[in-house]
Amino acid sequence: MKYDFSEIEKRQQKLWEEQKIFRLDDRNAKRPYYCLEMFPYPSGRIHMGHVRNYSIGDVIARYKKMQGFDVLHPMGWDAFGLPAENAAIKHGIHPAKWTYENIDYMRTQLKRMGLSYDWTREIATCDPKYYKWEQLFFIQMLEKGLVYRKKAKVNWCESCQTVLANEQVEEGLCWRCDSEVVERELDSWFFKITDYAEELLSGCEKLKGWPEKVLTMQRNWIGKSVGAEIDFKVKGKDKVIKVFTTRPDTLFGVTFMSISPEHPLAVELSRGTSQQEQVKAFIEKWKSALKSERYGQTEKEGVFTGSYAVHPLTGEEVPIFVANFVLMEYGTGAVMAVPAHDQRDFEFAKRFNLPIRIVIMPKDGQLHQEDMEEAWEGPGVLVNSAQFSGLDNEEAKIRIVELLEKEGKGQKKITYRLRDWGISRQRYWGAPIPIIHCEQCGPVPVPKEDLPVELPFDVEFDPSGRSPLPHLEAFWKTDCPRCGRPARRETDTMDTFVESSWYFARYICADDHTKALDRERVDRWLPVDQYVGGIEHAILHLLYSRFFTKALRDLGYLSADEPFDRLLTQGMVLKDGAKMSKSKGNVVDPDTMITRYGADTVRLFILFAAPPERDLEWSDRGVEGSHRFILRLWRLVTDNLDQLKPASFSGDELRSICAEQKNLRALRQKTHQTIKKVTEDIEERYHFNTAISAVMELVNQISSTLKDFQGSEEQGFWKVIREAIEAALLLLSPMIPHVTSELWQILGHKQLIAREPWPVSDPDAAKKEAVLVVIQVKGKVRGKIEVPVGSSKEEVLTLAQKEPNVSKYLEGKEIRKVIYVPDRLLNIVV
RNA sequence: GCCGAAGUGGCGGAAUUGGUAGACGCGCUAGAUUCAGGAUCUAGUGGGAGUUAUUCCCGUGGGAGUUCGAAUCUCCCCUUCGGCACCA
Repeated sequence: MKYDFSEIEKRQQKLWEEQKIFRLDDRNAKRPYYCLEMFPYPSGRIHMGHVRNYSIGDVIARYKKMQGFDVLHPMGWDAFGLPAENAAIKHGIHPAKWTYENIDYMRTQLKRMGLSYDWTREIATCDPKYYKWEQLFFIQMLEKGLVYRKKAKVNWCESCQTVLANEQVEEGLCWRCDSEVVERELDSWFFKITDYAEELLSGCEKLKGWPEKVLTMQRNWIGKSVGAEIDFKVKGKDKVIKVFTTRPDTLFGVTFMSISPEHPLAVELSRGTSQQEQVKAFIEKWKSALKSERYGQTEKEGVFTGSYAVHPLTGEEVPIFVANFVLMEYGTGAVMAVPAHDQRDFEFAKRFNLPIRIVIMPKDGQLHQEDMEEAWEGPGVLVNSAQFSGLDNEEAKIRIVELLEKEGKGQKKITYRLRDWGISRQRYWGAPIPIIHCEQCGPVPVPKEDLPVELPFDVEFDPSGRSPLPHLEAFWKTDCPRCGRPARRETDTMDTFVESSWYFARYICADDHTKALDRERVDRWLPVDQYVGGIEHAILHLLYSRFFTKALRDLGYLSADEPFDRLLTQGMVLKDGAKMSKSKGNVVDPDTMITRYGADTVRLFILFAAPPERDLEWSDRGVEGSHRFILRLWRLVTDNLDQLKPASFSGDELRSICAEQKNLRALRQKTHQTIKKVTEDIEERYHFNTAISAVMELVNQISSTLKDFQGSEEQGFWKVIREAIEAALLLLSPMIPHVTSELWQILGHKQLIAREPWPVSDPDAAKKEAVLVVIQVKGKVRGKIEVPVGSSKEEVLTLAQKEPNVSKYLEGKEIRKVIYVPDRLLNIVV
């Protein structure tokens, strides 16, 4: 019988569809398990990264189903975004047409892979039936104070003609097109993610099933700093400059102050002083520098403002500088400078010849102002700090802030690096922001009964990339819902990350178009038990989804605190050591591979070549190896079908057969050891590569046993073989579902293999009778002897001493110590 | 600079708790078989030495240490990758 994978895969997929085996009745689920992979952007074709992502998720989903869980395993499309619009401009295709055609094509591709999705739950985020709810959330979040509008400096990408979130700017460049990001003042809508900064941070502790790497990245991104805000008066002016510091213990070491070139007082402080022109010039120069040029520039530059700040405790006057390294976005845009204990201040002080005053003395060793080469940022005891001298610096932090609070000159303060999430995008292909701007009433939310605000279809695309919406009167011209006067509809659309921040909840009740989320249904399934996706979303998507889940919880839509209980971040698929990309010309097309070898082979290779979290090197030879293995499996069944078919078995039968025949006992032992090993590898570690190699070993042993018993017609023998083969098929069925399903039928089973329960290892059958114990002398291997399981130290030692190669090393020496690891190793120390 | 991960044959990788390093697969070598096949089967395959069926030495990026015993634990160093990057 020929292994015609193309026919087999088509036939099996048709069977699964006809029998609706992956359709889930979520309301009647007794053991819910939600397995989810990150949904794709419908770019046109799936790539190997998708194949890997969805193969991994499919193994988990199918495995859990066989374990008896009711598995929710949906798929959909992250369908808004720039490429659709670019295609429209370039090829004159409407973004909607482009997107839906891509979806149709990619759906076919995914179906060819034989993935166990419940396709009835499919969603596309560009569907008004989807984004309608998102617009509703926006309005409700606005009512709750979680959405606000402000004129803000935004990151603007000229090439993409849109605003980017902080998270989408990488080293001053656009994350998508790598072109220079410039600053612009724009009225924009923001989600108040900072309201959840503390919960997003502390929640990391509870995410036990997330990779530590991702949690670290999230923590760094949130960037919590505990410290104090301290008020410095400006000498001779009725002004106060607030600074933020994490080191209030160094307050007595302040010898100057630095403020950002963007600080509102920067120009004012120099007004009327001799420094006025210099300050102006400095700020101009700084502003004209490109954002990417500012990155990596560590040279400290600055200019004296001509003004002085008054130290809140000593009354000392210290000069105020405008300095290039002070960020306006963080803290207050002004810092108290303590050159002795902050490296940046130290460098600045050296450059401008400013005094360095030591106020923290390290426990061992002395610091001397004259010969310091770098700042001392470590702990120590306070010196030169009035009544606080002699205190440990951690203690001093508390005491000094207490005093400042008492005198009304400062207070404890916690600062986060996390910024609010700007979501306004000046693009067409996104969900419209449901707002109407009225000259009288200001921005007014679209009445809920008028939702969705649908994206108009008939638009002209501007080759520059500018959104057509502001020029489309039919879209923007409207009346104010509050006062009825003529008004203008908001023409910005939402960041596409908004759609992907809650899609996992929508799948659960995708059939219900009367409400956004059915709380009862959603609560049964969230959080997602297992989420699988690429590491590139470690910050953006995952942080936004966590925020959205908390916001939706607080709006009463659901109860979960976190969206994803366990997270598996798969590595990249590489070719020749580099990520596959068109420009490098090292792309391997999944379709080509599936046509050539079948979906099972491609799935098997990609699961076998590396553990999921590691990068995977694509190898054409490796694919052939995987194909050969499936062929071997195929022949193992089909070449022996006459004997295998009638060889139905029961556990009791097998036990009595194996009691008499040692070789068969060994095979059955291997069968049950393999079941145990594969179950553990999948359940505990998701190490499919070792799970597959374990089944390969089993298959190898089946083959060699067959050879040993060549031509045997004995019934008992074939029963043991059949048990082993069936175990191999069941264990492999989540990974190579088509061929195992076909072989299962060929063996005469009426029920589809996907409906079979996962095999259970019989501990008695798996138990070894004898083990190979390694004999070491002084830690060096000198022999191996076979002993019955559970042999005592003495028994093994007696046998070991009889081994010629062991006794050779013991001769004339005194045994000092014998270490015995039961059933593994005996080490004789002489 | 800081944080994190990793470094094992010609290659992908295994060794789950400190206990036979190199499972499984690729590749390679030799032989068999068929040459229509991306074939199949058998044996071998870390390096070195040897009295070549049973042996010894070396070997998990480098160096030290703990231990009867270290790829695994500790310290120092090197390399690669990823993240953050003047965060006060």
